[in-house]
Amino acid sequence: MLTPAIAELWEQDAAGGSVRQRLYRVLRLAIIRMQFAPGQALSEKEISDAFSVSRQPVREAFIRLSEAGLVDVRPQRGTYVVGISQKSVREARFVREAVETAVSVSAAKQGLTDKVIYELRDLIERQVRCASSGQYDQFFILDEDFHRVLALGAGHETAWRVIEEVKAQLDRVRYLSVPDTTPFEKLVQQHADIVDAIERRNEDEARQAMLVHQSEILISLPQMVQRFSSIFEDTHSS
Amino acid sequence: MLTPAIAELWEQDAAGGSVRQRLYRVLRLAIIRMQFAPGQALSEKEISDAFSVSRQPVREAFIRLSEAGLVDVRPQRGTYVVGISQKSVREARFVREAVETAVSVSAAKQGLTDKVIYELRDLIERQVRCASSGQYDQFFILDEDFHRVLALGAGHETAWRVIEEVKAQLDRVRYLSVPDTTPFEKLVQQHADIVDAIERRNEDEARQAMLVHQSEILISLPQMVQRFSSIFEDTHSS
DNA sequence: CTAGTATGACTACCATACAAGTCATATCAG
DNA sequence: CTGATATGACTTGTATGGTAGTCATACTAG
Repeated sequence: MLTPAIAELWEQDAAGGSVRQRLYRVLRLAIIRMQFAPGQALSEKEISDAFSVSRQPVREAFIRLSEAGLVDVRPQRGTYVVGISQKSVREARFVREAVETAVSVSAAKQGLTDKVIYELRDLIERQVRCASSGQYDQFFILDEDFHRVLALGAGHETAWRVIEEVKAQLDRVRYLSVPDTTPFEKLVQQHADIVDAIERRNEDEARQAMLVHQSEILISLPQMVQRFSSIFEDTHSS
Repeated sequence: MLTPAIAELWEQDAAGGSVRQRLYRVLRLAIIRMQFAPGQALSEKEISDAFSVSRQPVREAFIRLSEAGLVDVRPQRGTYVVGISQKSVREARFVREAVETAVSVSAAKQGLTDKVIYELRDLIERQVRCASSGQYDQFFILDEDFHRVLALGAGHETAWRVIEEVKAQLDRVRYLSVPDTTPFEKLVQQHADIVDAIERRNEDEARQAMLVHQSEILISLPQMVQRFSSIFEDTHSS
């Protein structure tokens, strides 16, 4: 059950670090990009055979994935890709909003170096070009870059690690359907608003701008649930 | 290098779940309670011999600990307990403040069930008794219970998991010196203030009450750094 | 036909062996 | 005495065998 797309991920991966780390990166991406369906059973042996490695690093990658909330390891039963639910999406969004707004406020409070501001502006410019040419995958990468540069630029490495973890849950929904999500132009404008507020050192505006940005997914979520009711585990109004 | 205190942790552990999970719980507690000194070298073989288990579950527990930011696994070199620094404490506190205040606001916004409110009040009462009798260890447990019941009561399981992770970094500092931290009576009063604000459904007061509570460690931190300058990796004014 | 049971093909978990890299120390050449 | 080098005792990483548990299926007793 190894699609060519997944094999490609394995080949293209930089092979940095141990086999376990490489497996984790690849499997994580495969789950986020819906190459593995929610609820699908994985197996140490199956994966190890597919990638020609032993079961042990696969097992360790599974454990790491289970801690990231992407798979569910049931002893003596099997390992399953966790389902997507409105609850899980809302919970991940809740945590991300809390941390990202705090980062935004902190950045406005302490200020960012010219170098970081330049990087953020540059990323926004490239996002504009992506939006007009409709390069979805590239836009997602640049979006992640933006939030990472902002968090690390403000000196919040731990915060970024947390954001990265919960973000995986949200990205999975994003990959479900690009058209149903917010238009890229709107997202780019929100990025610009955030940087503007931070550069003006206005904490309240920085919080508000990030709050608006993080709330976008709440708007598109109901449509997604309707369109993909088969994917979402809880198809009922909350 | 296995102290009796650590062996006791191993014996007292409920032995629930796999060997790996049991090892993780015990080693995590041992690090938080400073049974393992910051910078100390651990070793898969040493631990496995000490607890009469094989290297594999120990190794997996190490990986989990490294993801929690408690140890640093350097391939082919060794595994070391990570040091304590002002930066790491401030970063962990930053994330915890962001998430806990969001939880507090959310609880005030949506309201809590009578059952949860009762549980919180009960925990506060027991904390009062602990404070007067000076039962340090028990107070720490009840404090963690309070924050867990609050987060889970508000339906934020993912948020609690994040809090639990970053809290470990902060607890390590707490265990350094109980007297230097905020008096228990003051902490209990802050807990009561939080519940009061939530029960009144006042979001702003709930945020403010949690903010004050989460800022306490910032007050005691400078004293801690002075008293334990040998423990902190960065002994210089920030 | 139904209920209970044995069977076999899975699963993750743990133990053990081997491989590969690091580093302190001892040894030896100059 | 000094410095380069080989050695051996470590370390974590990977591979593989065996154990115990789960579960669907087929079979058997009633």
